[in-house]
Amino acid sequence: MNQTLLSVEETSRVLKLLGDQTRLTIVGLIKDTECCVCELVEILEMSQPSISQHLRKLRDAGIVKEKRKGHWMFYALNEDHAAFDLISRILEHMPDQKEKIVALEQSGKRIVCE
Amino acid sequence: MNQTLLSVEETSRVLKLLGDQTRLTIVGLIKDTECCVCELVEILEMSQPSISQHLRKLRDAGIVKEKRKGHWMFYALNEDHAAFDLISRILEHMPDQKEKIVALEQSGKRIVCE
DNA sequence: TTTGTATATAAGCATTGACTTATATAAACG
DNA sequence: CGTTTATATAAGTCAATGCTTATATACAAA
Repeated sequence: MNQTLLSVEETSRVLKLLGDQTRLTIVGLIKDTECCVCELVEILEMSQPSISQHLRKLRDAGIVKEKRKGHWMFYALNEDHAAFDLISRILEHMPDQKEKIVALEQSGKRIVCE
Repeated sequence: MNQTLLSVEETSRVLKLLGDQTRLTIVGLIKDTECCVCELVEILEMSQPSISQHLRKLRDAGIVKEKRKGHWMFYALNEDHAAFDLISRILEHMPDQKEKIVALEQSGKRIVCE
């Protein structure tokens, strides 16, 4: 991991975005496996507009990137973002969200494309 | 540095507090040198009540600790806080705030006790 | 004990933020 | 095409936030 220095302003902007449980969980979920909106709706048990609005904030900040696959819009962490390393380190201090993905797969609700 | 795992909720609470430019700067300032309120007021060029209110939030969360020395109330990072390691790592990604302390010393406004 | 200095707290106000419901867009498929 | 499915956006509401001004507290020094 390389140590990118961010300004205080940039850092606080990123932390403010991650300082929300829903967004922080989303970022933890898509850390190493992209998810589409309906999967996040399912896992987080929140309304679709609410999830979409959180994703929009993350996307506007460049923290996540989106990719359409047919019906679905998949979101992933943007590894090119200046704060990617910071974000990765923050996630290291949190429990892995992987189990939630596994549970989704087991319930047969995981969206698989290609 | 030891890797303390925090819950998503705890993490987001800490990030929300640090997701404010004023508080993030304060935390960066007192990282390795405690400061009193009037020094922070001077450096951050903000009103005293405003600074006190930010400090209160940080203190209520246990992120900073306070110590009275005569007239002055000094604040320092609380190294016993569960998120101390996380906070330290976040600060590693930011420019050091040390210069601002040096500038304060040079302007003769640094408070020295004992 | 009065006065001054440092800090905390309270109250008020404007802004932001996260949800809701309703509607628009966009792709797939009959 | 029209319909269904997935997602985005818009508008409204309510709570939370960060400032301001005013005031209270706490200590020190005269």
